[in-house]
Amino acid sequence: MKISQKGLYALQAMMMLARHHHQGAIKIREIAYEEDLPEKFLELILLELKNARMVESVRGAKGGYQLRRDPAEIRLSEIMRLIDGPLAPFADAEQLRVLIDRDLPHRALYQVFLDVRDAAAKILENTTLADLISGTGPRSTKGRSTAKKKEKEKGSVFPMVVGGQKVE
Amino acid sequence: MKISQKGLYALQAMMMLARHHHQGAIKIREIAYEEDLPEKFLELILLELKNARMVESVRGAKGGYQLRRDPAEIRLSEIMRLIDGPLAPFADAEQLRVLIDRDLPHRALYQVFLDVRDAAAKILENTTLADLISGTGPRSTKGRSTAKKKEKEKGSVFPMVVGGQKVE
DNA sequence: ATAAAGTCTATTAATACACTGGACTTTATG
DNA sequence: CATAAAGTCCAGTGTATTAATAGACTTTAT
Repeated sequence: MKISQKGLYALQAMMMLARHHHQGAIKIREIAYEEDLPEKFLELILLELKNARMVESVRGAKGGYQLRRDPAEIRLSEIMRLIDGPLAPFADAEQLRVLIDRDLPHRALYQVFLDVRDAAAKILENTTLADLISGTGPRSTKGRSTAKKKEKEKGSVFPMVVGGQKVE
Repeated sequence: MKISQKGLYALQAMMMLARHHHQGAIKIREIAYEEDLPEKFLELILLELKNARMVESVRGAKGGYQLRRDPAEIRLSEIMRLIDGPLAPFADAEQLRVLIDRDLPHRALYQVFLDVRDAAAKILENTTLADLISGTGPRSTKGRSTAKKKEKEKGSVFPMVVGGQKVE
């Protein structure tokens, strides 16, 4: 799994809409301006989000976009899967078949990839737009089963190390 | 982080060399044949692995490649970072600066990305070539601090679900 | 001397990515 | 009803990356 520019834009747009939830339809232009995204590209992204029924649009003058669900019900995994496809770290599932039909070592490698995917998925499924806008980071997942609805629990991950953080 | 075809080839090649550790130099052609990899492409990959001092080559007739270190000392993270770059799930660290210089919600998103990277890194750092060829999967990491050297502990992750496994 | 091997540089075909343009449709408002 | 403001839809375009391939060169065993 690798987040594309497009995927990042989608997340930013959804965050913006979450911040303006229940304020009526927001114009593409406003989203683009506030998040500093290319307007025409954003248009395509919003169309995809609409087709996936995560947002809805109002056409004509005074039109725009708004969330169809509460920010606490929209998980980052959902947005990322839509725009960037499977969360798995391997490009092509076809190529992976080659691995799993081989010997134990190859299947062990395959299993590692699955573990990585599961680890990423766990985080992204447990983080909603509401978690982001409340600034509390992902919901703590310790000692709890898979959270399903509207839990709050701010496990304050902050203050964050943000300065010269290395990306490795 | 997304593993490329090239990265997968590199892992396969290294697994093959691990399996034939202490059997002298293995010809590119043999690796390519046994793992079913394009020979000329594999050649470039092995050069990179050599420059990174993970393998060494013997030139001339009877030449070939072999590991420079014990399979138990070679972590998957090392190979993957070499070939596919940082394990982080975001494309361009430049773009990320945009996020961290913004407000709390944007930094929260950034932190989620970091968490995903850390989760992936943890798995890939804790799995060595020896783990793969012994067919035991990644080393269990529960209740232990960051493993440094030659730990064995086979936490038998198998039997694996391998058949029609969905990649999501 | 020869053949078998790795080394190095260059090129390429295909694809994906990140947009951009323009015509069309829908709707609020005066 | 006219107009302007907005979303919709389709198509194209430049750039970069990926996954290779080709071929000349060097090194070494026999």
